[in-house]
Amino acid sequence: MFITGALRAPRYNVTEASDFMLTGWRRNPNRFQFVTKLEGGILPDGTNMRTPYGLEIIENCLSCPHREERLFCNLPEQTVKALSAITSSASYPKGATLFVEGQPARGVFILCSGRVKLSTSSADGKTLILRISEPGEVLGLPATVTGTCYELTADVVEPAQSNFIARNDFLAFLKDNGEAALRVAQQLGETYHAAVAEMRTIGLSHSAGEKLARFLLEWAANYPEEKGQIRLKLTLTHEEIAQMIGSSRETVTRLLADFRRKQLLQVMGSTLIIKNKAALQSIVTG
Amino acid sequence: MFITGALRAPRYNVTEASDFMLTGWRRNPNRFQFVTKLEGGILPDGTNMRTPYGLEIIENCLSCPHREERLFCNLPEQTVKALSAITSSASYPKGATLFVEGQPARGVFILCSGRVKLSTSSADGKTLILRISEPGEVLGLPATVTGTCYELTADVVEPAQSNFIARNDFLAFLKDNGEAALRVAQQLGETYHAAVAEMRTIGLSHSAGEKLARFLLEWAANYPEEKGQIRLKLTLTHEEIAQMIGSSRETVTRLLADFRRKQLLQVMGSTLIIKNKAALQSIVTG
DNA sequence: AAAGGACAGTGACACGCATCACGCTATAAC
DNA sequence: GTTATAGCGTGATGCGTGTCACTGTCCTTT
Repeated sequence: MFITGALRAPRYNVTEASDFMLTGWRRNPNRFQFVTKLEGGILPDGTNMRTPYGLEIIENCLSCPHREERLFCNLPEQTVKALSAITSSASYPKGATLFVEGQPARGVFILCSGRVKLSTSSADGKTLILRISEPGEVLGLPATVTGTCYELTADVVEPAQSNFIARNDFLAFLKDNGEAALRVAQQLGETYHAAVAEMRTIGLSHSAGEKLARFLLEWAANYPEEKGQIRLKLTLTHEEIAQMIGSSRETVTRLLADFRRKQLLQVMGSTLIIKNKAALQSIVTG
Repeated sequence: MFITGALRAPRYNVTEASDFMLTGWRRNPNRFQFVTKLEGGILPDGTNMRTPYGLEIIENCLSCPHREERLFCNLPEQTVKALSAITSSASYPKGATLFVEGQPARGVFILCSGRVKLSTSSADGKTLILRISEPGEVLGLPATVTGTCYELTADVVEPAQSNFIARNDFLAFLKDNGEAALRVAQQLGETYHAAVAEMRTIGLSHSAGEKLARFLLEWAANYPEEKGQIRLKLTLTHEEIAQMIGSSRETVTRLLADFRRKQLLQVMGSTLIIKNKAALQSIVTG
């Protein structure tokens, strides 16, 4: 679908103005227009969203129910307090854009809830999805730390709540908190790890079937296995799956049908059951 | 060439023994054999190399002529001294392996001179090169920081000198030196950036020609442009280029010949001249 | 109720390029 | 000298899959 890519501001359309840190280009609806003050992210209709929306609202990091499970949130109380002082929270509906590829990094977004799609796209509208981010992750970290442009575009795919920290505040905070800096490094390491994993699925496969199998197995790695079967949620369209494995929508449709026919898996709406993990694995090893 | 992949220990061949931090598998010459104490890296003939070899020898980080230009080396004198206390230096000839994909991370390698190839490979021997590392870079950083396994294999392609720092020492050092921790984060950010760039060349291209053009342009970005021409050194075999862009050796040969025929570039041994950058760019934008 | 859009399913086709199979030239090994 | 080995150059072939084109099904909008 050509739309996805065309709607996104390509890298070279971003201006280099010096006071650009809080501004950016977006398309609305047929032409690019300039938008200022979008540090809180922009909604599909172009307005600036700051009021709660969606589901679970987290009022305070200190009392956040997920604080302990999350790499960057599980820090000493004092550190979290220092962090709170420089964060601003906001909620985003499905379709909102946190930041756009090629835009100078203004800061990081700590994802409290919801899910965000990270992608990059080429001039002709082809899109490559690198990753679907889960709560607890810090988005825009590499670009913010190195002081370059965001290398990816972040779109909300499930209503999300997120804390924003401006670049300068964030860097100053890191300098004072060695512990947090280490966590940042860990986050970056994991992000890199995930990127390499995707490179493998895309770059080392001989066929689209192999790519899809690799993708499904990696996705399934986050779900428990019970008697050879894995039940997993896959709220992605065939188009999006195609964009993750560098293939086409039709091929994904055909391959999934093929896998179903061969009893490798079973689809029920957005839940998917892997019935023969071994067979999938034998596809990737060849 | 099948050899490259077959000679490398695949991920699943690495044991999970608890005292494995300083050991690993390697193949010599036709079967895998167990090697202990390879913290200094292993040579092609299987011996443990620690004596100087190759060219430029850097005796001391403090007096290193490159200290200032390099992200991780350009630190306050005191910090560099602290770093020196926990590093051990070693030199490696072409063909040496610093670490192998799937091996639990034992520490980081700070590359002082030489060049190192970072790659991953699949079970059937197909290889994907992610990056050729330049002096000043820190290798094995993501895995060391997150405490996981090296996700790539590091092979010396140009005689190299490198400082090794064991994981525990390194982490302790980072905790005490917030400045250095930030540098580490920056390094990671840049590495990630490079990975995303390669993902783009591999994942967003429609044809092999587009991939090759993308690759050449990105490689050329490090060289100066003079009146439309860019002179660059490309000490990679066609095979290796193919492994970088996820293509086959023959295709690279054919495409390069094609580009030459179309006057886009000119090859003289290992130096390559881009004669028509615009045309190359028009290939990638379509 | 009608219209529109997003998404999945399927057939037909063409073409790119991976693969196999050679030959050819260098440099290294002995 | 001869023999190996690494790398490049090219032809022939066939499979995979991207692309186009169309249908059918939901679901939302008005």
